[in-house]
Amino acid sequence: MDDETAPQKGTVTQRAIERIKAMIGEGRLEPGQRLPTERDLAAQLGMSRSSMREAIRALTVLGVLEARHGSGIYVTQLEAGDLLETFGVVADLSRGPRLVELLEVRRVLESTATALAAARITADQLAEVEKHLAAMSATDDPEEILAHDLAFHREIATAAGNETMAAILEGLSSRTFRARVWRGYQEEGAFARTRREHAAIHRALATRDPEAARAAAAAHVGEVEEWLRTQLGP
Amino acid sequence: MDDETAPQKGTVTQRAIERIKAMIGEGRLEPGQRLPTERDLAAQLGMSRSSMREAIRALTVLGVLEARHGSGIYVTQLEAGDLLETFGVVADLSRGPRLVELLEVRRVLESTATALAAARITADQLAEVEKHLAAMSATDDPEEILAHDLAFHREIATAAGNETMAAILEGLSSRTFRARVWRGYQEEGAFARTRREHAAIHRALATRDPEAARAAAAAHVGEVEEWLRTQLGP
DNA sequence: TCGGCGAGGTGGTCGGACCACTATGCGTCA
DNA sequence: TGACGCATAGTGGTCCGACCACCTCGCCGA
Repeated sequence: MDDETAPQKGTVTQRAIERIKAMIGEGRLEPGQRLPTERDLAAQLGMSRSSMREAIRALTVLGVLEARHGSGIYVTQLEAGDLLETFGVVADLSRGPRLVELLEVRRVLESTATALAAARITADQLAEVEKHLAAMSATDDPEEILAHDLAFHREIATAAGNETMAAILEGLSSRTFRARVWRGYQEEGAFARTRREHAAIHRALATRDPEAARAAAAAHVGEVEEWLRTQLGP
Repeated sequence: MDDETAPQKGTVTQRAIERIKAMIGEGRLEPGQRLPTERDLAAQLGMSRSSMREAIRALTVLGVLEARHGSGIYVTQLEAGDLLETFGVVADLSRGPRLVELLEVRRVLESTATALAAARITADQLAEVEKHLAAMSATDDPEEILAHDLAFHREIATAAGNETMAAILEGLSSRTFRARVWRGYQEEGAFARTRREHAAIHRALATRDPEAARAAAAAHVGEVEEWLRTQLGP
């Protein structure tokens, strides 16, 4: 029969998710725009409010929609940060060999981003990088060091001018991920080495040397990567 | 008061999501393991089944959980493919400048993956690559060409030995994404050029030349990237 | 004119009911 | 004795109706 009015593909909720995604993809829903109410949406697609709520919740965690209590449901700006926030979940839940793979991806992207940053970074951004570099050496509080370490790399990724790449790197360096690696890494006394590597990255940025920046960033991440690799295999 | 029995952070559903994620992160829930029923879970966390269902649905679309009708809820294998499936959503919903950024990310990762593949690819895998290369030139059906194009790159990404990287590339090359770019790209008559680029990639793989492979892959993606860039700017 | 307050509308939560599907075990049949 | 098939209990999927917490906006009064 091929009754197009009732595709009947999978669950009702899944269908709702696809429909809303399609509406956005086709441009019928613009970023920032407000959607009809849950009750109306459910009625339009011929389903219960419960099922529609599950669909909305799903798209909310994906960073596509945003629900404001008492106000309505809105399409996010669909920027890299919104959509790639879920990338952090991957890092949080990965273990063993997958962590090494993630670090390998990060090494590739981080070295490229750092190289791009060397060519494009502004004086203000460079000053910001220096600030975090100094702050990292000025304290012994691991919590604070980690915060400045993350900010150091985030500033560089931003300076590279590719928001999407920066968002992915942000996810790959999520708090839990870094903290977990740090805990064991510091015990090996490889603390001074990290400081030296950061200094090398900064030097390359200051001299606007993309190749040196790429090498320094790759070595920095690769250092952790290699250590983690030895911790797993015999 | 700081009553630790009622954190009251955000919505009930959001709390449930965090709790379940934490259980998996702490290893209290192993991959493949079956969870209690929705009704039991809701009772354990002191909430209604509706709210718990929304949390489960959210974790399902993230690729963390898998619900089997009539059987139960299970933790996925938490492999790269499971978790990074949502990456395709980003590509599907991105427009304008963000598409260029995504292609830039893909260029970086694809060139690295291709270089790695040149060093690690097996005879069987190389034969598979050749099969798709030949099939691509043997037909005029755009649909079929696209399918073999995707398979061509997927085979190479797999041969690189980094499942995580392969999964990300899979998401970046999702059907909709490629189809959208193709539509306009083909009109420019840049069809033979694509075939030549694919042949160059294959040649580099066959001769186990990582540097040539990296260059060929970067040029291949960069080609589309450049074209897309001109379509946007003035 | 401006401020505050109230009503209506919105998402958030809850409980219960029923349906669709799966899995298991028991009984039956060859 | 064995395997097959069916009944059944248990699971996720859907729907409904109600109520709550919160936001918005317009009305009313100072």
